[in-house]
Formats: sequence, structure tokens, C-alpha cells
Amino acid sequence: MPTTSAILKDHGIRPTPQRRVVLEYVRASDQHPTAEDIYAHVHRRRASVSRATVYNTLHLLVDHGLVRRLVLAGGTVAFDARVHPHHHFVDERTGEVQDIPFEALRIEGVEALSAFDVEHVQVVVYGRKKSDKGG
Amino acid sequence: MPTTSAILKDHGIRPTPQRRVVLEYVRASDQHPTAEDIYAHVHRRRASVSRATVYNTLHLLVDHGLVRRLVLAGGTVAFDARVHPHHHFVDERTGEVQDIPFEALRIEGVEALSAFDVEHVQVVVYGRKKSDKGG
DNA sequence: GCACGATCTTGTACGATGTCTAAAAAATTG
DNA sequence: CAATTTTTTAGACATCGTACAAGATCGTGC
Repeated sequence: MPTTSAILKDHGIRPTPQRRVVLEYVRASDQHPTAEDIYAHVHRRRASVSRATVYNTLHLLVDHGLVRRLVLAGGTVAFDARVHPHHHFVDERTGEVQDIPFEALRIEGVEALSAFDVEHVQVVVYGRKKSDKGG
Repeated sequence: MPTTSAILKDHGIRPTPQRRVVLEYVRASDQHPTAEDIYAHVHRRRASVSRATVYNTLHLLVDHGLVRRLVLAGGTVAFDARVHPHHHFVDERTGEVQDIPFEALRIEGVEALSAFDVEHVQVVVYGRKKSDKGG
């Protein structure tokens, strides 16, 4: 398990303390933290990390493929260190988003879309979690 | 073809002039206009329709299923009067969004998602339009 | 270690999008 | 017309994100 610092270096990014703490948090989180989540956390841990630096760093990480930028239902923008593709489930009541393993769903008919060069396909499933008692 | 007024009444919405002009524009547009697009247009047509009313009306229309709220790539929020389900293609270079007929794709494995009551499934295809000359 | 230029961080101002509120305006009811 | 409800309005406010200019920090050559 490489250190955060090593990961950054491997991607040609100078591993400053601010960048390390941002990447660390995104990688540690099994949720999908928003930029504000990240800022709040990082700011708490190291009193003076500015908002601008958090945004700069997130862009940097996204550009280098270390982190993915997601647009959740409702338009919330979140970040995710899991780079391998996966689908999303959105609870229509709470807005909560949950990952669905990429292998769990298969999409047929993509080859027939002759007008497009397809890079990536993602399914968004809307519904409600069964464990929830009625609303 | 029912009038905008009739459509609103059918859904229990009092057809005020402001609401009519908003719905009319969304229905007439074959693009996916954003709230600001709609505000700009509607404001031009009837000098005094406020921003708040445009937003209020859009929420109302969404709540009554007359219009759908979309979140495009990049997090842009747009509206769409086509209520029948369809998928989306997003051009990764331009951010342009295009509809894909619902029937064009089939998703397998949804039944196996036993943790969820699934309401709706939507596929988002990312790529680039083939007709585009390289860039 | 020091000076220098390059890179990084910071605070703040700004812009875009959207919500909230209190009051005016319009419609409905009697 | 008066009373009540619904709708609209303007503008203040909140949130998210970007731009910019100044200061801090780093790496390199000496």
C-alpha cells in the first residue's frame, strides 16, 4: 500500500501537505464526499487549508486520473477515489447515492449506436431502498 | 393538441400567464433549456416575469410530472418536457446532450438488485459524435 | 547556507445558480 | 365590495466554484 505521498509523486504531482491531506481524505472515504465536505474536514485537520487550494487540488487529482468527479442526482458534485467504473443507485426520497458494481448490470444495444464513439456507459437506477419503512 | 392552459388545468395547476409561458417554452424547445435559458426567454417575451416565478413554476411542473429535471454532464441542470423515458448521450467534448430512444438499449440484471425497489433506470452514454471531424 | 526563479497557497472579490421572505397583486368566494 | 387564498415580485441571502494578486515555500545552482 503506497503512501499518499508516493502516489502523488508517481503521477508527477509535488506532494505538498495540503495535497496529501486532500487525497488522503478522498481515498479514506467510502462515501462520495463533496468539495465542501472535503474542505470542512481538511480545514478541521490542518487549521489553514484554504478553499481555493482544496478546489485546485481536486482539479489536479481529477486531471491526473487519481480521483473521479461525479455528478449525483440533484446536481450535487462529488468526488470518488474509486476509479474503476461502477453504476449508481439513487434513493428518490433521500437523494442518497450508492454504488452498484459495474458487473451487476449489463447493457445491450450500445454497439448499435452507430452515430457515436462510445467511451463509457453508466446506468443510474432510481427507486427506494427496500429496508426503508414506508414514507 | 391541447392548449398549454388545458394541460395545466388537467393537472390541477391554475393556468396563470406566467406559468403558461414557461411551460410553452419548455415544450416548444427541442433542446434541454436550463432555468436561466427559460428565464431569459420568458423575461424577454413578457417584460416582467421574475426569476423566482420561473423557479417556482419549474418546480411545480416537475412535481406534477409535466416536465423533467435533468442533470447534464458537468452538473448543469436542465429541463425537458418529454416525459416518456429515454436515455442520454453526452458528448464529452462539447457537453452536448442528445436523447437515445428508450428501446435502443436493454439493461440486464436489474431484477437481481434485491435491496431496491426500482422505479426507473436510465443509461448515460459518454463519448463523442462520429460526425465530428477530429479535434 | 543563500539567492533566485518557479511553484504552491492564501484570502478575498467575484460570478452563477438557486432559495427565502415579506409584501404587493390577482383571483376566488361570499 | 370585503375577506381570504393563491400567486408573483424584488431583492436579500446562501452555496458552490473561479480569478487574481500577494505572500510562502520549494528546488536548484552556487
